Amino acid sequence: MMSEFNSKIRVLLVDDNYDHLMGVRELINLENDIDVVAAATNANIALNLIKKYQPSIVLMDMNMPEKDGLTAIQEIEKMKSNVKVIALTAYDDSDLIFRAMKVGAKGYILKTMASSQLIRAIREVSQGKIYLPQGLTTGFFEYFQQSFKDEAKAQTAADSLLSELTSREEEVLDMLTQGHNYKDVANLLFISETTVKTHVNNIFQKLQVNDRTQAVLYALNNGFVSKRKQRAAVG
Amino acid sequence: MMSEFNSKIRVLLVDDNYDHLMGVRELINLENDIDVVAAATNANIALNLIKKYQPSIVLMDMNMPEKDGLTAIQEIEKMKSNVKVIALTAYDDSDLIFRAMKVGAKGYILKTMASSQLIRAIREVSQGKIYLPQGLTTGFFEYFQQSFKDEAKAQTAADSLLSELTSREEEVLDMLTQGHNYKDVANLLFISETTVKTHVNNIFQKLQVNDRTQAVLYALNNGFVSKRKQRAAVG
DNA sequence: TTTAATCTAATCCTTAGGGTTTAGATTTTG
DNA sequence: CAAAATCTAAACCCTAAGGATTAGATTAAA
Repeated sequence: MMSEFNSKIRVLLVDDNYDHLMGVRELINLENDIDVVAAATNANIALNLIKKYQPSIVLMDMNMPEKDGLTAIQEIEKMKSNVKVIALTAYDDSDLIFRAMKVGAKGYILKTMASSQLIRAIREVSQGKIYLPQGLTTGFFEYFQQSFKDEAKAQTAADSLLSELTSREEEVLDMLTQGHNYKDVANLLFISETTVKTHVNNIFQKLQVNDRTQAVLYALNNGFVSKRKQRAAVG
Repeated sequence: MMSEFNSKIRVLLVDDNYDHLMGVRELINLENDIDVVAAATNANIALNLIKKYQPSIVLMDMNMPEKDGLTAIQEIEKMKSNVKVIALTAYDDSDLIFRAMKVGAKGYILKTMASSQLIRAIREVSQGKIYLPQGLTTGFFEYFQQSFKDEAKAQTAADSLLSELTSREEEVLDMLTQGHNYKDVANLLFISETTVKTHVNNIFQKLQVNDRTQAVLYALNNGFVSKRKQRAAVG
């Protein structure tokens, strides 16, 4: 797979199960382009070993007592080494996969999968690719898309109220969502403060809220910001 | 691939380029398990054809004048048919891929890819899977992870100020981010209104803001909400 | 061309919100 | 145990914010 003259892929294993740790070690060492340079049975040790051995790949078990894999990945990402983490679990949990990828995992595989999958994942990830087995990819995307559906729904439903605002009222609300008080808004829009108040009161009526904070919250929770950013992106 | 006795995969093509439309049509019709049941050169026509022909797959060009592919996908998803959309573009744009998947595309391929990829995508997506070619998957995830990095950064940076809040102050701020006024907060926390004011003033000092709205905005923009939800999820 | 909507603004009023100080009771921490 | 932090709450002040009405000027729609 890789010339002997090139450096081998350096792997660090993290798993609280010692037997599994040793099993994977044996398995990987069968490959002549991959080396297991260290192993840890908990996340804190792993963090230190990463500094010491500078592996290119970390195989991280997600299900561990004390510090869980997810937190560990986050901390690894923070330490700005260019080590790439592949997450490992026993079961297929879309939410966990989603969160692992979110915090920066470069791959995700199940312990139940064939060892060839693991080896392949290590090789691909070490080349800078992302590796997710077919089945997990689908699970991930279902979760991914679901997490945006609520957002989209909120926007559509809320349009009924936000769409009642006039363009001037939108401008005023926009200012409010930036934390400006009435005097500021008046100055920024070159109108009097009483006019601002009139607009704001109309906004309250239309959005069915009682105060500035509620209006801002309504705007933020119902896609008003994205609307604004959309305009900004266009212009 | 599929028994003749089963119904064929019904595909609708959408592309403003007529030549490309016909090319793909010929290509797909070579497969005996897939049928092109209709074709449209713009998104609006496509929406009507979906209702009429009820395809199982839509091949949607992203780059079209008038109504673009992204908007079209959103509208298709809204109409609650169980048609699955595969997005098509000429170039590899991670942002576009991300947004297409976000609004519900079940697959994404480039026009420059081998036809076998397209056929494979159609078959897999029609089976309920998500199909992204290897290279695009990596691009997607890079974009995906990047989009969360800013969020994470904001949280860490802001922790310096939010972390100065006492637990009671956090509770009060929490109430404020739900749109409650001081009287409400007092009732909800079983303390006097003046106590609430004291807490709020301390919050203002610590967050370096001037009013309630700004405090709420600060909280929302700096990961305070997720912190709250985190606790809720644990308990 | 009227009618309706929008943007502007004033006046008047009331209260909620914001600022400061002081202080007792409780809890945490060195 | 003593010191520090936290939670509680009062009294005081003052202005910004919220509510209502009225109305002129401009603009869009019937």
